[in-house]
Amino acid sequence: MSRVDKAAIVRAAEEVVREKGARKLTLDAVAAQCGLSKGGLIHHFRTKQSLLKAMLEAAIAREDASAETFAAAGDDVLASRLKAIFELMEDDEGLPRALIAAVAEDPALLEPVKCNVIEMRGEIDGSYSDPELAQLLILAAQGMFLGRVLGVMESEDPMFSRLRERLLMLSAELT
Amino acid sequence: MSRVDKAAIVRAAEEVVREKGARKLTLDAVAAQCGLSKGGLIHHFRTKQSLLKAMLEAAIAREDASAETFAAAGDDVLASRLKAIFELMEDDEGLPRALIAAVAEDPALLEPVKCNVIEMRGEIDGSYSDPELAQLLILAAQGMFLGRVLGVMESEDPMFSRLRERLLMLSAELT
DNA sequence: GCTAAGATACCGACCAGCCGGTTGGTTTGG
DNA sequence: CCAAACCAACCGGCTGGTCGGTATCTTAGC
Repeated sequence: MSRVDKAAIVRAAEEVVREKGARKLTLDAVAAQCGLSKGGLIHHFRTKQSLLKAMLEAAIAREDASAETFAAAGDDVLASRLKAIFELMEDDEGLPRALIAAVAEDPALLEPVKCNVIEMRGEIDGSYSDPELAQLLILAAQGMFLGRVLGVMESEDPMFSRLRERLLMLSAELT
Repeated sequence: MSRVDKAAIVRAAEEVVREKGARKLTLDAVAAQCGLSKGGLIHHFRTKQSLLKAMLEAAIAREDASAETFAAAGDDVLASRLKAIFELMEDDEGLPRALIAAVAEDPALLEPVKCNVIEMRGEIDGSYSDPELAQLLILAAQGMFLGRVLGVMESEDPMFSRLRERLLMLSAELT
């Protein structure tokens, strides 16, 4: 069938963004990263936009799956969402990088991200007696995410884990 | 002396990013926006990077000045920082756009932003009995900022102002 | 089980447009 | 007259996407 599949290409693209930066996310670079010619790459993704879209969708899917896992293990909505965001920050592949690339390229690509955030917001809004505070906890986690993307926040920083624990504690009090 | 000054060029650049997106922030576009030839523009900013740097510095200066104003009016460190972030979100010129452009172009340009965030963190860390919670409030505000940049958060949204008020309330309890 | 035919995966040379930056000149203010 | 401000044509490299072709697989019919 195919020696490389779309998922492998998306991983290669993430790798390129991580190594060279969003501006260097070029079709040639991605092709080279996954041992393909540009023609071969274009065969799978007809335009660069479609590749970016796939990157974002893959990242979102990963985050959703992660939250799902925590939920299945007994965490409530808020806690599982928080943990999912933290997990996303730990392995610095995927969404952060894809996000940067997408924003740089074309804001319209953010639509799926936007949908995801709104969905999450709705999920939480109905489930807690103090939905505003719940939202703020999520926002704080996303703020940490931003810090991570900008390179301000190190996940090895002791402050990082302290804030993480604190957020989880606060979420537990909310139930 | 000069018919256009650097500040005017920076404003023009912000305008371009807002209208056309970060990827379209081109020297020609900026030049056209402020009624200058590319040569004339290059005369003021020898490279595109230096223009981006100026954009970021201008934005940071605006935010600092804003916080300063609130502090002078009697707000404590945390409250004035929070209010400054909110003010930054209201008029959607400047930092958000510059930030996007910079990240797209070259992560190294984020250094001043990074410094600013770290400085703010230090400022707050020493001033409150529960510094972690104070940090979380700042992070929540920054999370809202991220939402704004991604187009998820509308400043007209009633939820927005509710969260805003709530954050300020929480900060008041911290003193 | 073999083969012809069609589809799918892939290659690599090529192109056209864009964009940052250069250069050599002209205008303008002092 | 000088320096700073500005212009406009130009260049060279990069990059997204095209194109015509080859290799590898799938499938139908015998």
